[in-house]
Amino acid sequence: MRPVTNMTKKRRTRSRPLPGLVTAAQVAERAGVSKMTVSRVVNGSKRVTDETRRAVKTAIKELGFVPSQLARRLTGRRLGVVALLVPDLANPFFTQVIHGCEDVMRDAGFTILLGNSGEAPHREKSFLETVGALQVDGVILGATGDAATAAVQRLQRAGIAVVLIDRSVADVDADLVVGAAVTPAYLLTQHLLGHGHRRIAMVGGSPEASTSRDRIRGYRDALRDHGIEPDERLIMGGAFTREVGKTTGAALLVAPDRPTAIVAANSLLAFGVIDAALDLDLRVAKDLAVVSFDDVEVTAGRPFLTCADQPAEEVGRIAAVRLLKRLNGDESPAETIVLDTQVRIRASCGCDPGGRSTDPSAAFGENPATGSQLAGE
Amino acid sequence: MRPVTNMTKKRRTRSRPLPGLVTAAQVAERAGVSKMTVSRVVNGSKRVTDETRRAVKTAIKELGFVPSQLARRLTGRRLGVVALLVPDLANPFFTQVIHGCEDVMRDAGFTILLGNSGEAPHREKSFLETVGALQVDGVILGATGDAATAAVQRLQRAGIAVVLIDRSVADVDADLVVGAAVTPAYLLTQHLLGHGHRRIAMVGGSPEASTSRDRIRGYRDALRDHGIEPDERLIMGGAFTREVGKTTGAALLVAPDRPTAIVAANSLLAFGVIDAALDLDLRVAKDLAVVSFDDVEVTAGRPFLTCADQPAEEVGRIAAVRLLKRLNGDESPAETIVLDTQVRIRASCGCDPGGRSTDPSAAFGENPATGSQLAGE
DNA sequence: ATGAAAGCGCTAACAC
DNA sequence: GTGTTAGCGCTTTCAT
Repeated sequence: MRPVTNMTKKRRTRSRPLPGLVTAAQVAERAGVSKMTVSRVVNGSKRVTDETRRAVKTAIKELGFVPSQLARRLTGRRLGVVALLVPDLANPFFTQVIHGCEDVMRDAGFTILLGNSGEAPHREKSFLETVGALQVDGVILGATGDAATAAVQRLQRAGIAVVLIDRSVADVDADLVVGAAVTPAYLLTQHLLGHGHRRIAMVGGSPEASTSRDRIRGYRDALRDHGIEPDERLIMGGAFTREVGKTTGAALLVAPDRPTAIVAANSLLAFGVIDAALDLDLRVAKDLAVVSFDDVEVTAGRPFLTCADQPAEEVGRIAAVRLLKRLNGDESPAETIVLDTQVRIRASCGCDPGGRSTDPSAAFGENPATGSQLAGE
Repeated sequence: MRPVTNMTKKRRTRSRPLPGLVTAAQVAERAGVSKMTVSRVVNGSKRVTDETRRAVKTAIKELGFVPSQLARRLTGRRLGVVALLVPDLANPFFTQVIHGCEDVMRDAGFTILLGNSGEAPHREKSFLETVGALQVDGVILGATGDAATAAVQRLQRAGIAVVLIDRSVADVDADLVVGAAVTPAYLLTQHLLGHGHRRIAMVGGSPEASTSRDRIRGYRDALRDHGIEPDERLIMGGAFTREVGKTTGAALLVAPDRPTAIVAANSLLAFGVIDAALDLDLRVAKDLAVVSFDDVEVTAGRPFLTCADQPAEEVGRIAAVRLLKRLNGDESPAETIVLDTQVRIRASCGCDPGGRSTDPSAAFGENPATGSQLAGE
């Protein structure tokens, strides 16, 4: 190797280019123009001759050139990507939220990168850091709880717009889109009181989640307003999962003075509670009233669960619209948007509005013999 | 320590830096070192004094510096991100696959970016292009079908590793991880034949999907091997959704010579079929046998559906492991890995293994009166 | 209308 | 051990 003067422009490769990557320079060479012109064509600048434009476009097609969004973003442009982190992908509520977000974002030309924290704060933190380091344009966050504070603040400081959904985060100044929680919980509880129940338990979900706290508050308020002092032993916490619903449900139901009704903070918990009731040969609606948040069609058959139905897709849509506004420079103060939550009275609370549309058990061709045989075992 | 010439280094800002972004240069200045040293500390190089390292780390903490993965990737390093695209987030099978992937990828230090194509080829294409332009390190793809060919080939040409799950893609040379399809479908059908059924329909899902085609093949083979020529009118296609299950199920069941048993290509379709049966006052298991792919616990109560249970999480895990191997330079020929699929005989096929653990209807405290009243309406 | 140079934030290679 | 230089692929500014 001999020391040569800088005759040749390109001497050594300092950085490793990705093999096989087609760059604007290659397109430029092929089209006989400069990188700049390629950039102009890609970005639809007017200041290019039709002829040149055609030539460049041809070269782009032939080489299969896709502009590196990385490099693009590095120069201050948008990535065209927003991240959406939810605490539990297996929770149908969030699946619907995702749907709503996707609809809006897709129409706006953004790609959504989904993340699942699985209710684990450290995974949440890791995801938020990753998308921050990726410099996505914005983040929609269904937080695990207040543990997200630092990570969210860092994102905001880095100029990344954040919109919260479903749960608030302490000390974070950001838009928040949620379904109503306190009032529906109140109404649900009140409905059970109307049925004559006096020992009503609450399976409340994760105390970290603001939604959980709000729902428990509504439940408490309703009891107090009807002259019943909430019994703390009847208020259970835990993750928003079917398993937790089952274990806490079981714990409640084996007690000598077991509750005659249970309010579940979400549908997964409700199903777990029902699992537990079954194990104890309790009949839902008759021996144990169950009401819940979130309306989820998971049973084969007809809707059965009396519930507070949050407008999940709407939550996603509105959050997305909000984020788009922020991305377009809206600097108005952060708002909390509370969406109306519909209470749907069905059969699981002990009501029987009549008609066949209330009981999912009918789905399986239950006949009296089998029914009692199985239930009585 | 402050040469005057430095002052003039920065004259104009050509590109717009992201406001609020902390860069390595800032950290360097604060720690009184060069960018390079910061880079070394961040990447854990040995060639740094403990003292310097401490100083830099302090500065990083104080400023809240997070290295831009974008810029990093641009220099040829890894992004630490892989994309996972599934055709339907609402399908519990894929939720479980995601879980499996996440476990493995997280342990390997990668973040997963999820995408949902919703079975729409154009959304699939758009997502693959986006993650390609983002230059993620790898992609795990549950394709919508052969429409993905071009996009996948482009990714591979750009040096991005691709592993397919659940469905093959025409003309793509990549690892594929799937659950067995033909044999389980055969066994499921055979089981129904054993019950004496002769008119067995297939609600087969999307013909675009290789899994769908395989499952239909197993069904056909079983019929033929038992001397029954498949009746094409009994083989229905459509998306893998509950809605499609319901409409096609209804179409099949209103026919004068309706089938007495139905094989559903996945659990969503099975639930739709059950919905349809209910509408027609048919009792599942008794009036209509239903078997299905995928074992999903969505009913409140006990497992009821006779099904072919694919090891969903395992599919995700193995695909992830495979991808990691590729990322680490494994160039061995692409393989197709077929995982064993377990057939679980339960009650919906007409079997009653005995005990209460077979019928979910028991969950709702069915009593004879209510049961017949509702079912008879 | 098109191009050259500079710079985004980072790291590989090469000094010292 | 640490700093300097060049360059990743793109876009902005300024010149032609």
